[in-house]
Amino acid sequence: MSGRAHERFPMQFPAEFLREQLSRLLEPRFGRPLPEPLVEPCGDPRFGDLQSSAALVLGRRDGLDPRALALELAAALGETDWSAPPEVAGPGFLNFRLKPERCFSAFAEMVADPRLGIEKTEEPRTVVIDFSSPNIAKEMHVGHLRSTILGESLARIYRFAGHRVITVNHLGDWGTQFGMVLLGFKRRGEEARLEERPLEYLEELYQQIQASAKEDPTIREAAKTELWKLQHGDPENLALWQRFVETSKVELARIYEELGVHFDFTMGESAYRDQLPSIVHDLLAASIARPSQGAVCVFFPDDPELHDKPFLIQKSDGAYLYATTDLAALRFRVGEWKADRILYVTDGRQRLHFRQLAATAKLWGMAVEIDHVWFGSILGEDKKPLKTREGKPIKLRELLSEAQRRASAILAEKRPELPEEQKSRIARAVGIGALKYADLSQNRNLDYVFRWEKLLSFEGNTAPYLLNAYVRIRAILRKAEASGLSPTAAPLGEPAEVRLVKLLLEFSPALRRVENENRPHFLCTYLYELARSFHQFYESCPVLTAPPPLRGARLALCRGAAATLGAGLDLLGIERLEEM
RNA sequence: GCACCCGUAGCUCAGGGGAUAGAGCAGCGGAUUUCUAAUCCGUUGGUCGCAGGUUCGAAUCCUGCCGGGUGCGCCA
Repeated sequence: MSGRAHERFPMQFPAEFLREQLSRLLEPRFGRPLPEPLVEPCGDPRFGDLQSSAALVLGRRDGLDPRALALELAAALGETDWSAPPEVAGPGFLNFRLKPERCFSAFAEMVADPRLGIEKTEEPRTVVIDFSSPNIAKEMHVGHLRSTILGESLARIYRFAGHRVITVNHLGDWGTQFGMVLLGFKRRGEEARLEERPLEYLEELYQQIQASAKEDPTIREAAKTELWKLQHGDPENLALWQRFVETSKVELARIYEELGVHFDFTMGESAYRDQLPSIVHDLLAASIARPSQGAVCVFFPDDPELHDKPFLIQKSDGAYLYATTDLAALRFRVGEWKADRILYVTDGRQRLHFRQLAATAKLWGMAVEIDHVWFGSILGEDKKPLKTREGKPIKLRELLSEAQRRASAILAEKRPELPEEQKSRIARAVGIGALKYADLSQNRNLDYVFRWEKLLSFEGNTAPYLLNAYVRIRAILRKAEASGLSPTAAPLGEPAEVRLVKLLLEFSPALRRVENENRPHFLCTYLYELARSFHQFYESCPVLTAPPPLRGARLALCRGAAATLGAGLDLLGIERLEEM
């Protein structure tokens, strides 16, 4: 043994390898901006595994015959470690076929690594992810689902990539609604109900006061007085508010636990209330903000999109706004947490707000990257966003229990022999997993109409489908272990086997795509393909009853598939199951 | 009025310069003495909103139009 630390060579995946080979060939001749992506999976498997259209793009750029260029590249590249000599097809595609043996050896390397051959990033950054952010004193409803689930998944993905992730729940705990709630509670507050279900109760109080204020204007005034007292440090109101916040947090924590969602910090808007004057003061002093029509605004004259859209940070009556609080939170996160990057996971309707926030941060000289990870609204049957006011939005906890109820019903039919306790555990994982996956698997920018059947579907591209594949693999692996069988390296030749191996090698690029665009649905699409490929393998290739050298190799394949599928489910925030 | 998002199979959605546009659900027909059938195999179904343009190549990029949605200084 040498005295040096064990040197690890990063594992290489086929697309990366061919990409390097090609750029080594192309760069000296065509210069730096090479077409992207240089190498991509073949659209049609009949053409091969990977393809490059570099000759087409570069040929056009430099006025060369693309086909001749492709032939030239193919000859220069020839056979490689990973691939047979490339074929030239159509107008100038380069098609690559991977050598199965090379895929198998890479696969063996991948399975042996707990991280499945995926390196941690060489440039770890501190990434703050701001998500969920419900209002205190209001029930969580379906509208909060997307932010909560997307944020949690992104947090897991960035952590896995090797970044320092800080998740934060920026609670709406300091708004004008507290005037109403304080008044309501003082008039007819019921301790027991506040303890029992604070969110539901406080929301009810709010609505009652709101309704009676319509008929009796003095009530609105009374509420304003309560708010004023709260904001000016009245001990009684402050203490009551404190209780509202604390009891609400307890109830929220129950929901987050059920969802398997974790926050490093729960820091509501109230945490920044003392800093708001200084934010306005500092921005004024730096001439970033200026008074306008009695209020204080930041203007962006040099930004073509924002030049006519001022960012209002103080109202003419002296009160502060959402923008002010967000700026204070931003300053805190950059100053105290050393955030390099902040992801805000919210509704698409707030895009202007976050563009303005980012533009202000830039004027302020903050070296932080701000990404608004926005998503579309959940609509009602009438195609209008589900509103809290009129109509009744579906409460999140109702959605969660309905998800489990539906899973239980199926389970009672399929696995009557299981003990109740286990059935309810499985129903929970399946139901909530389905709910999460329904949101995660779709392009987040799209609006969608809320439908129980859609969110709680258990067939096709759904969490139960992935879980089913995972459970099947685990059953095989458990039985193998019980019989003392272990995975071995041996050649595999069935089409279903080869397809599965090649697909397993695409986990890493799939994750990269998720990171590039903050779109977990790319991972879902990949995992669905993987589960499908496994099911096909499962139908056509018996594992435990296969003859010895083959059996070991298939077991290895099962191990790799289980590890990858399992890792993918973890990254989505969906609980794995041994049985279902 | 201006800006942004969306429009793909009956329904829900992938694909966002690349080859003959894919899945699921629904429909139709099959597969179970076999490792979990919440599965698999086969099949029906398309003017990618419309019209131009750019390109060797457009569902994808540009322009215009139609339809739906959202935002645009004192809410969050």
